Amino acid sequence: MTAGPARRLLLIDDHQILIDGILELLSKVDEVNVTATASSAEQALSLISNEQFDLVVTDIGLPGMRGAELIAELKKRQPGIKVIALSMHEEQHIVKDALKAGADGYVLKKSTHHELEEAIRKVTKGEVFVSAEVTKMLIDDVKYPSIISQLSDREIEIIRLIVKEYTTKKIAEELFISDKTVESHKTNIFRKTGTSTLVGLTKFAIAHQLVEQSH
Amino acid sequence: MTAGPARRLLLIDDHQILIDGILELLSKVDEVNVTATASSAEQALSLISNEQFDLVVTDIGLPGMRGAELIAELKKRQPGIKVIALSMHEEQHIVKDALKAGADGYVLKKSTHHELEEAIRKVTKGEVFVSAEVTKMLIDDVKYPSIISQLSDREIEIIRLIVKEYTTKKIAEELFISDKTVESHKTNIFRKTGTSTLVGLTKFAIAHQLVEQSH
DNA sequence: ATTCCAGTAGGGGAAACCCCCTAAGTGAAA
DNA sequence: TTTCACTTAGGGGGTTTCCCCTACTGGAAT
Repeated sequence: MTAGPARRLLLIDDHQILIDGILELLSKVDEVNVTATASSAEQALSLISNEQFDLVVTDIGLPGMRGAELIAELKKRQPGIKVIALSMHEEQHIVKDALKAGADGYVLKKSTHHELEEAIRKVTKGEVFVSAEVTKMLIDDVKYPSIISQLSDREIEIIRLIVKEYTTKKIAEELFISDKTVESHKTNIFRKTGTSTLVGLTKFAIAHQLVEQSH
Repeated sequence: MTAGPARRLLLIDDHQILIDGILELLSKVDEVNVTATASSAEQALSLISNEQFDLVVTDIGLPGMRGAELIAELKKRQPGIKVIALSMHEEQHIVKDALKAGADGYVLKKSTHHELEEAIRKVTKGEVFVSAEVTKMLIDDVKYPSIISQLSDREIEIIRLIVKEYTTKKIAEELFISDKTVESHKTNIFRKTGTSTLVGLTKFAIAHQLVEQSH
């Protein structure tokens, strides 16, 4: 227990019970001192604008703001700050978005608290830490590139319009291109995604988070 | 603190960090004694087949088995057992499914641990407990019946086939009815759901959990 | 008894979808 | 420099969706 200076930690999660539990667990870790908690992105950003923190442990499934967005915003407001994402999601796109946004660690909620504590120790020392399952997923991602990465920007743009219930004609008008071009794109999209109907494509888009879940 | 006999509690959640935290919190509550934890439905059912418990606190968002199914199975294997659902979901259909399956309590993860403790106290005394937000939602449900309850069984059956990418003709064959009948149903479905395209209907069905999320 | 609704069925037609095929220009990558 | 992916565009055509309309049956509820 080489106690350095206690680190000011901000804990963000919309599940109060989880906050309650983690507070209890981290109270026994002397590397850190949880000085604040927040249950929403807004609250967190407001706190960080008025106070200095060394480390943030944040959920990335908060309602209202995408996790990556929150991380980027936290880093922007306090450039030196370390951020650990604490997430139930181990889907490629979510993890990748978080890391792209600048997360220094990614811990799954299904991990034990020991893993969270290890992440905190490593990240405060300037290292990065991700859960073993996440590492495996990242390797898989290299080995088996996701279908989405094969879609061009234009194709994704068109998928989004399709899922917004635009007809082919409307999409053509929106993008100032020919109906026939849109149809070409749709053909290519169907081929790449392994779908053949708009219903199937809609399910694909939702499953792969190409669109925001309405619900 | 009128300590009755300590109750044997089984805690089920696939997020180990949450289990770690709640264990810590509940260790201070003398009404209960957490004697086991499980991180999956299978593990929980296996435990409950070999051991007696008085109370179960369970997540209802476990992978593999629907929450309502798990609750029903727990009650079936130990009819007198009390079950508290601990969930992040406050959507009508999820709460209603849990209560229908026999849950004695429904606590949101965004509640504080005090609320969970209150639920445990009430439920062990034979009362029921649901979080305030859930109560409000249940009242709303009475005041504003959900769109889904306006759909007939046949209509829901057809929606499921549509989302499985069946064409009108295929649906007619599957159900041994005329294409025109299926079209009539579709017209009524569009009207009731406020949609007008298969894409919109697919989104509706996924958002309202009429179909299993593929992903 | 009568009203209401679910479920059934149909005619007809415009629009959209989905498929086959080809092809040209651009720009990046091998 | 040649290849490849992306984007653009077209001809032509069969299938499906989506819309209008009506209408019967049978059961459940008032």
